[in-house]
Amino acid sequence: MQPEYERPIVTVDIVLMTIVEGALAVALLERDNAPFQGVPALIGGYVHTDEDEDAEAAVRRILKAKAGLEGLFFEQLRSFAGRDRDPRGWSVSIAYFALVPPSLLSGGTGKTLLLRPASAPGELPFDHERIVLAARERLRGKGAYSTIAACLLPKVFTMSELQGTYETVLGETLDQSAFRRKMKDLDLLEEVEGEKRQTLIARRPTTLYRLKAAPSVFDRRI
Amino acid sequence: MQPEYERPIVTVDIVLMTIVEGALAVALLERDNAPFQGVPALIGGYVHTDEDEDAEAAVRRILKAKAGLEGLFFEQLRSFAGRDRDPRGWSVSIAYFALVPPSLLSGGTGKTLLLRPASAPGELPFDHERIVLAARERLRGKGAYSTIAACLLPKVFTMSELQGTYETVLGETLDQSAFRRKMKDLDLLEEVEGEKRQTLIARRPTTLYRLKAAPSVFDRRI
DNA sequence: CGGAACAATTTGCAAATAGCAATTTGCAAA
DNA sequence: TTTGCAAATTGCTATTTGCAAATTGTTCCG
Repeated sequence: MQPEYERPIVTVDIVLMTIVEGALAVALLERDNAPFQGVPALIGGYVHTDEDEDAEAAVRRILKAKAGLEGLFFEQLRSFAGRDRDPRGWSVSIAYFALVPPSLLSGGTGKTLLLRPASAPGELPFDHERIVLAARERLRGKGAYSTIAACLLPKVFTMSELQGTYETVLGETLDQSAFRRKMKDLDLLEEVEGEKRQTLIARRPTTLYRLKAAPSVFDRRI
Repeated sequence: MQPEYERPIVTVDIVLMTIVEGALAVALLERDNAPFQGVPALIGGYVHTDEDEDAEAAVRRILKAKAGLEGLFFEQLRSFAGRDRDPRGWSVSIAYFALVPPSLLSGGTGKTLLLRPASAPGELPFDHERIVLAARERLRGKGAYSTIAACLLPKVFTMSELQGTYETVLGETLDQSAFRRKMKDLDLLEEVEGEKRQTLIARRPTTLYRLKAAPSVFDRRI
């Protein structure tokens, strides 16, 4: 028989990212409780073993309850676990990162999320700065090989918007013709008929696109 | 004040992989305790909050104690967390994958590890089959963009051995000249002078290489 | 009604890569 | 010497990128 060890605290923390003024931003929330009560931190909370079927369920519950958001793209980042990351004791944070289009945040549904530049979120409690860093690296690394960047846009978007999103995710500018060629070759997008974007000034009308399928990875670089 | 929720069980599980007869193999160990006592399962165990500084420390302790192995390459895979994966209750498994060269296993240091084909490890307890699957995908995905494949070889190896390892990791054959060119371009290897490999039959002597640095990622495909 | 403005899209190559196949090289057994 | 064999290199073609210049589709202006 195993001796019993003290069970760690288990929380879920979400690096919710969006784009603000052409740059990645993280959403923070002031903490309701001690420790660090009132301090902006990642959106997160205890796993509720009685109501959460699994960690993803906890993420959905927390995003809904604390940020008023549903249906977002999210995926597990990794876990951060150790004795010293939380003053309450040995703890595990199962970290997720989630993406939300700015348009969804501007709608009044959300709570008062603080948006901070992802590259400089300020001083954060626990090891949240490290978690944000890991999320940025993940997004950057995955950006070039998947369509997750599109999760930062509304369902329908223009090719330029998509390219711009990839550029802010990757942190580098991309060649326009190469980008379009590749997108065409990969055959991940489909044109959306009908509704054209209203333009203030006269210019050639944009064709609108949407992802053919849920976010997916491919093996050549964008 | 938060209500207290029952704390989940937290374990660490390690998908220890090696190469056997040109194919990836997972190392399993018969479980010492209930549940599933005596059944082969991933190498793992409870996090010991009193002695483990963090999850990596638990991994090192467990690899040492249960498999007699030290100094291996390992990295976190992801966590598997939920109510139904373990009959003891809501649980979190922080899963790691580790690589070991076959040469280290043949040495008598290790305990009696069962080596099963990674692609068909047989029926495993808990959600260990899923964890193995995730590890295979991770290794495969990362194989083409990093030098981790070299962790399945001794410190010094030939170009052919390295290519062979990449091939079993990636599950595809690679062009020899392209492989060597790329390896040369990436400048990750350095030649090892002196000791040439003994050959049974006469053939051109191989130059031996070793990694210049710890396993690292690069951004173009092998 | 013929520009003018301007982003959206295409085209056209040159440069860099990747994929294949054939050739050359070094060593020791026969 | 000759021969066998894998190591290592070359050559060449087919793709993929990277850049820059050229078209297009619209509406506003004069």
